[in-house]
Amino acid sequence: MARFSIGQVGEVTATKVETIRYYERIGLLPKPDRTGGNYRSYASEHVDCLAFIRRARELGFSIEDIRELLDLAGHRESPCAGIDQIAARHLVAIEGKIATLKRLRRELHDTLAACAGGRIAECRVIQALSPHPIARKKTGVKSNIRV
Amino acid sequence: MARFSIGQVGEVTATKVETIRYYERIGLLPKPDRTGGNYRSYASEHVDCLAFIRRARELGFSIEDIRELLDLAGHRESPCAGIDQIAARHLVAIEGKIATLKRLRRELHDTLAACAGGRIAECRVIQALSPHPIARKKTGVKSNIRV
DNA sequence: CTCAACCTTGTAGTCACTACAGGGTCAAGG
DNA sequence: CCTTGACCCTGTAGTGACTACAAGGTTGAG
Repeated sequence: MARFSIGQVGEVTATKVETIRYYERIGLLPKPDRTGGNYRSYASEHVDCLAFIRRARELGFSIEDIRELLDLAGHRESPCAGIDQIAARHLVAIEGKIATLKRLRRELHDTLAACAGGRIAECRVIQALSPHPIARKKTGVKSNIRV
Repeated sequence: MARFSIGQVGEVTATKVETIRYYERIGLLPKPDRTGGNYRSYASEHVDCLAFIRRARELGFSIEDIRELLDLAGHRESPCAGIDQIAARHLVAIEGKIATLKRLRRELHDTLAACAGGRIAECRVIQALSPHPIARKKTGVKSNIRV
């Protein structure tokens, strides 16, 4: 059986050595055997598992999602509804992030387009960030502390 | 002059009390006066400053960006090119994130659509995540996952 | 034997908060 | 006067997913 050092596994999976140790520490990646010199010695299943983790991370799944996915993936005869549910949930989250970022992009773009590039006193960007009195008007909060 | 407690400032600016103290600790928000009982006592300039910070955070600017923006905003007669540059840089970053997320969305959507919902052994989602031997040969590609 | 490249553990830093613990202050009600 | 409860104080530690050392041990080539 082929055996791999942590550095080799990192190179093959494009993962930093520290990250691999981190995944082991949090119990995401199984502990490998050790050599006589106390080096980690990985089998190809470890490499496969790490590749799975990295691929899922690339797709934006959280560590906890991946923990669940790995657990479910082990039961090859079970229905894959659980897997699909996690993926669908993640898809919804991604869509929410896209929507939020698009709103930000539009707002920032419009603000920048309006700025003529004069002095800061007239800068539209600053104005867009500064509190207009309207925004704070009529809050009903009264000062009641003494100095 | 009206004076405000930290709780009032938090209510007006929709900011948690802990967050206001955090901004003060990192030097983003000026230190307010204190009352006899050692309570923070804020003037309206503080409220304006905090509102600026919160608005900028809503638009996704980093704390360091905001530090710079606040510094620049103080010089009302200087040209606003520096401000615009920060905003433009941020706009580019947002566009990059949108592009990344759109790629993820497509990939996840296609994968989910292909899954017939049978057993995990045939699950397309798992297959999309599992390492194909060929995909792992000699790719020097590094991905910064942060999404 | 030396040297560099690799490996080990452990700790602390990142970002922008958030959540306590363990106490102090203050105004209102009894 | 005393109590109650809302508010405030400081300080520390936790979040997610790593990343970056420090200080030392192992290995293989020359």
